[in-house]
Amino acid sequence: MELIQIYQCLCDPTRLRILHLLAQTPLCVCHFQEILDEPQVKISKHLAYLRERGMVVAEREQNWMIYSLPKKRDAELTANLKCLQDCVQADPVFKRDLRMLAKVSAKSDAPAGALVR
Amino acid sequence: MELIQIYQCLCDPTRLRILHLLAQTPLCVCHFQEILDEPQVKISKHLAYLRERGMVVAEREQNWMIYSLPKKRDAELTANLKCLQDCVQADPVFKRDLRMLAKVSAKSDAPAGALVR
DNA sequence: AGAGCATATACCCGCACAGGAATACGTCAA
DNA sequence: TTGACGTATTCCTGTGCGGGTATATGCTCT
Repeated sequence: MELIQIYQCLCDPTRLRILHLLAQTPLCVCHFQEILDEPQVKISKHLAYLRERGMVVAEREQNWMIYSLPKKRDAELTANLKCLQDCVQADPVFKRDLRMLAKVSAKSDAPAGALVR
Repeated sequence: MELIQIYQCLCDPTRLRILHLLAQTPLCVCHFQEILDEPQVKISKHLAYLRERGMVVAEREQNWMIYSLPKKRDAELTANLKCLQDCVQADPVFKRDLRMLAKVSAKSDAPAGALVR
């Protein structure tokens, strides 16, 4: 019953914010640090948690690790990510994250693989 | 951020099965015991967990406690319950639960408030 | 080789929760 | 009132996770 794993990934606020951002674009760890305003350890550990459960994939690009949603997603993951997007529309925290993403994206001192639009 | 609470409720297999069943019909604790084949304590504690977080409501009918989904559900809960239903269609455990529900329902030694169709 | 950057891991603590055993509570019937 | 039944709660144990500090790893440039 791997649906459980999906819900386990979704039941932490930081991970929710991470997944919400990844639904927009691939990002590297330092982007998350800046957008979420959380310490590096915290981000990194939540990403490891998500990676171990196949919710995100990571790819190294020089110094940076680019995280993204897996290209091949099974139905459960797809459905739940969509549901998350729907639920989150009005929430100030998530809206703020999107604004911060735009700001970071504008600076564009990013590795080539991240922040693709 | 109460979305989190929803996901926290969904991240246990027993609770998933309970909610899936309640999406069909109100049920009392002894029904869950029989359908899920789990001890009374376990069922009761998971129901308490769900109740504290507003995912289910309980109503006493003589000796029995009838559990059901709240009539008034906010958008997040509705969306996620629907998503759960979709994700669960093919899963053998959940399909088996539905068959057991039908069986229990057929016996119909149930309190009037539960097993309404 | 060394420094500097980006990221990951190890170790620690505290807490919440899953699960079981035993017991308490609420309701009804005799 | 007593007993039976359905359900809830208390107490206990083990485990997993969130968070922080410190340190390790990997890559790049000099």
